[in-house]
Amino acid sequence: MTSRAQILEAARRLIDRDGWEKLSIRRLAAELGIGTMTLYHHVRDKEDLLLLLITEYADQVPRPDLPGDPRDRIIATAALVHDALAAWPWAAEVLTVDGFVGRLGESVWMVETIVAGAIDHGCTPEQAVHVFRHIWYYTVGEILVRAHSAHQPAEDGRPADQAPLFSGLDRSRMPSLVAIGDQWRTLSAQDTYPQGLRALVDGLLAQLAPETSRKPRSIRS
Amino acid sequence: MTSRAQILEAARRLIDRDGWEKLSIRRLAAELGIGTMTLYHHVRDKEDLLLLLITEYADQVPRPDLPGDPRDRIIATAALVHDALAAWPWAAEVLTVDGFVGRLGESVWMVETIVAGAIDHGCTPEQAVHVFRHIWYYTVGEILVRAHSAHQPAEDGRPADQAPLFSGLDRSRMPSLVAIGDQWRTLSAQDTYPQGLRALVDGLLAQLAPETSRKPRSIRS
DNA sequence: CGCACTTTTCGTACGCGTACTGAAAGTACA
DNA sequence: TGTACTTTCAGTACGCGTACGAAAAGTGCG
Repeated sequence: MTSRAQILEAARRLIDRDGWEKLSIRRLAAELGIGTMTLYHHVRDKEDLLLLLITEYADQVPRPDLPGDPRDRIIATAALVHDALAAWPWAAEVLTVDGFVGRLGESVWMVETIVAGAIDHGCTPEQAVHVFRHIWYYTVGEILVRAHSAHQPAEDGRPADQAPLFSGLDRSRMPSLVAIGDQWRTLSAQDTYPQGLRALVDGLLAQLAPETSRKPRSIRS
Repeated sequence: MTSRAQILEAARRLIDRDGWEKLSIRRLAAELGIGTMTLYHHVRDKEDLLLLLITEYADQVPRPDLPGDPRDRIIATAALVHDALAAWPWAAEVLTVDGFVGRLGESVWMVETIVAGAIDHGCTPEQAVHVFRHIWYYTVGEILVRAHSAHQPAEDGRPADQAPLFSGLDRSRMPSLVAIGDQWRTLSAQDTYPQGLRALVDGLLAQLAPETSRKPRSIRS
């Protein structure tokens, strides 16, 4: 009787030993000493397996004391989850698996905190979910793009076909922007997530609850 | 002598005939009447192949007349590209391929227009790329999350393990938000991209060029 | 107990992407 | 012409995820 917990434990063991790229259903089954297809009775998919692993991880994100101001609390929460995902080397790979995206909502705490923060700020519950969803859009995209940028090779030489980002830019038409690719790479090296996140949240709250969000920040529902 | 163009043409033919899920290197080689591995001389990867296909598509997005106001132009451009990607049934699949994310920058026109718009609005070139990048984050995330939501099954019955979004929510702790999953699904059915995009752009521009962005919209560099 | 039914296990097989190897064809120069 | 080198092609093989179906083990009931 192989349990889900044992499977996850074995998976973590395999990953720690050989790296996550080598994690495969077949190897995992071998590690557990069971037949390959037996695994499919405890786990629907390989995707499902990864989902379980990352959900477990996301639920372990520490929950420090958060700022009292609702808006700051929202931002701090999202930033915390973002940082956890960005630090998790498999996150981007798993996020890109179709069917997973959007499910990190199961990391209950993040949903709770962000939605509650938006309500505290004066949003209706519907608007609060709306806010959460947009934050989630932005977070997913940022992590994926960041992960991609991190995997880009060193950009030395190597012509034509496999050229990196923005190689297709028609430089003659945009002479003032020839450095755009470099700027992109510079940004890749920086942690710009918090700024964009704050811009997004500010913009959303201004749309949804203009009167409240205009005031300095003394209100605190 | 099999050329890149012939390969892409054959790929499109295959996709039109059998659907894109059935596109494989082996089948494509067969369609072309060449050996499987020969394909790898014209295309680095399967990923590379998909990249070529979608870049081709993205470059065909029509370029209508855009609003004169820089901010509106930025938003209209991003929305146009977003809609094109959202309408392209393979887009989400391809976007999730690690290594592609971030490369749609090769759809030159979008980059040009957004960056130029931000500069028109008063940003420095560096800030303009910054703006573009954040828009791109948001767009990628939105498309992926949307694509996932679209693939979700009908939500009828089916307990415990494979339950859909937010099933993990601890409802006893958040009794006022039991409907959060439904709200999420409601949002999935709506096109909320433009609102979030506008919120993001407004927020970013307010951060970067506060004095300009505060004024109604008469300036037009 | 026997018997029916469900759950759990696993062997086999398919198609996949692609690493590796080496043959074939094209090209340049003596 | 022959010879050396480069480009293009293909066969074979590996490990992968997983569909399918058969076997085995567990369970309830007469």
